[in-house]
Formats: sequence, C-alpha cells, structure tokens
Amino acid sequence: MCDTKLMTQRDLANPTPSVTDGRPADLRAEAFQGVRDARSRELAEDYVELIAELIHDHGEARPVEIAARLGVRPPTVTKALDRLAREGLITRAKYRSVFLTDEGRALARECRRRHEIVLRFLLSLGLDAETAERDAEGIEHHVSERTLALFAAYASKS
Amino acid sequence: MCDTKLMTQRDLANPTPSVTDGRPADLRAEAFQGVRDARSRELAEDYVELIAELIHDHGEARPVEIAARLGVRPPTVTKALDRLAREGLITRAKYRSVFLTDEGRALARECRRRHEIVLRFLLSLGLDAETAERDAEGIEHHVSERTLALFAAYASKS
DNA sequence: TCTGATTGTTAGCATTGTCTAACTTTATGC
DNA sequence: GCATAAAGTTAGACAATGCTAACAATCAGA
Ligand SMILES: [Mn+2]
Ligand SMILES: [Mn+2]
Ligand SMILES: [Mn+2]
Ligand SMILES: [Mn+2]
Repeated sequence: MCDTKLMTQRDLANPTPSVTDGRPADLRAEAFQGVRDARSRELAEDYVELIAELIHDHGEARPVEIAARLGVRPPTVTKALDRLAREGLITRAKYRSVFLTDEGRALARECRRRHEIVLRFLLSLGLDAETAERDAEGIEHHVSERTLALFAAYASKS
Repeated sequence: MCDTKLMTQRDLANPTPSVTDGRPADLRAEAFQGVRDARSRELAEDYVELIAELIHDHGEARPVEIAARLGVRPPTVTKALDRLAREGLITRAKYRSVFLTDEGRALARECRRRHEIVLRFLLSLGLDAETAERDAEGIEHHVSERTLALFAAYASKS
C-alpha cells in the first residue's frame, strides 16, 4: 500500500556509468581508501610522536602522562601501547616506561616533521596559535608529501 | 635480575608539571579530543555528501552506487546507512534508494562547501588535481571554520 | 620500613567499521 | 510471465578504540 512517489531501481539508467564531475568513480574510491588507510595510522602516529616528545622533554614516557596529554583514560593507553608493541613501534615492560624502537623513532621523526610543517603553514596563513595547533593535529595525518612540500614552500617564502 | 638501565618512576620529578612548549597539557588534550570528535563524524559526512551528489547527478542514491564510490562492500553500506537513519540524517525503506532528511541535507551542503573550499585551496597552491582530491577528502573533516575562511580568502585572491 | 597515594594492568563492556557467505528481493530480458 | 541477473539484506566474524570497576605494583614520605 501507499505506493507514493518512491522511485524504483534503475529508474534513470545512466548511459555513462560511474563517472562524476570528470573523474572516474575508481579514483574517487581510491581517494576514500587512502583516507581510510590514513585513519588507520593516525593513532600510532600521535602516540609515537607524543612518546618521542615526552622522552625528549622528560627523559621518559610514562603511560599516565601519555593518557593526560591525549585526554584518554589509562586503560585506553595500556591497550594502545600493546598494539604499538605488537606492531614493533615501541618496547615496554609491565609497570615500566615506554621506549621507541628504531622504527618507532623513525616514524616519530617523520610525524614531528609533518606536524611542524603543517603548523607553521597554518600560522603563516594568519591563523591563531590555538586553532592552528588543533587543526594541525588532525590535518597532519592527511597531507601527502606533495602537499607538504607546497606548505613548506609557502611558509618559508612568506 | 638484569636490572640494566631501566629507569624507574618519578626519575626526573618535573617541577613544571604538565606544560610542554608553552601550552598547557590541557589544551593539547583538548586538541586531541577535538580530533577524535571530528573522526567520529567523518563517516557520516562523507556519506551524506556522496548521497546528495548522487541524488543531484542521478536522481537517486542506491546503496550499490554508494558502495562503488566509497570503495567498500555492500554490507558495509547497509550498516552505515542504518546508523545514519538512526541519527536522523537519512530515511530509507528496505530495498529502496536513500533519501536525506532536512538535517542530512543541511549537513551535506555544509560538507560540500568545506570540500570545495579545501579542494580549491589546494589547487590554487599548485597541487595536481588527483592529489588535491585525495588530500581534500581527508583534510576537509579537520579544518575549523576559521581556517576555512583563510583558505577561501587565499584561493580567491590568487 | 611501613603505609598510603600514585601508577598501571586486567577484565569486561559498547560502539564503529570493515569483511565474507548466504539468503532475499527486485529488475531485466526473452 | 519466467528465469536469470543484479541489488540488497542478514548473520556472523573480527579488530580498533574508547570506557568503568576492580585489582596489582610501585613509589614516596614519615
Ligand atoms: Mn595528530
Ligand atoms: Mn601531531
Ligand atoms: Mn572526506
Ligand atoms: Mn568530501
């Protein structure tokens, strides 16, 4: 009943399938896949970057401090650190502080570099420091090397 | 045994607790919380933006097409659409195409606007179209209104 | 050296977001 | 109109990411 104006399938059989605004749907899908990949790396990136920073500034990285900086609860950190250890980015012993592996250190350096380029770029655009830091924290995980190069060029030339 | 050089807790009691590079840890945590919030909205944003686009271009939004564009499997779309319906962003009936609610339409418009500003900005910086589209797809979810304004200004003035 | 405070882990729960396999419904083409 | 193809859903698995409550280990101070 009540067959109002519900459209049925294949209502408007499109002669040019899977193309929108010039780009094939394939490429769109690839873009989305890339974003999903980046999202899956975000957490590890923020953790190793923060751990490196804590080690640099305080000599060590303690879970309680990581939790405070990230704004999450300690058990969340425990679980995340277990994952990072499984992925070979950190080493740790129960109830001790956290260490970066060579791989973790390399990733941390890369993340820090990206973070700083993005942050400096936003600041050089005229953004206030707090908003810049907030936006950079999210954007940093989604900028390609190519974009990063343009950001760096703009920031240094301004 | 083997008590090598493992540091113990409170090794370097820091006199200035919870401050790094000038900003209180609180603000850092807020930034991370903001990124987590943004991440939790990403999926809904991409879906409603895509649904609006499909309705505009093809007259309707079918799950199979959504799946193809996003590069995910149909059951993933079914589940996601159920969530969107629960959140009041879309309406749908089994085996039928998807419709946006007023709220969904408003969100879609907002997302499209952000997407386009970010995209145009990246292009005006000199980025190639494909990379720009890829980066914009991720960045769009992490730009504040303030940053967006600067992006728009830069793009129009270049 | 106790002992209380702090730190960290474990257990268990919820949600999200992805998949495959199997099934159902709808559409298409003869 | 039926048979097959296409689209969509359901069921069930799994990993990630968060939480609280409860317990365990460590540290720090008297
Ligand atoms: Mn970040
Ligand atoms: Mn960062
Ligand atoms: Mn997007
Ligand atoms: Mn988008």
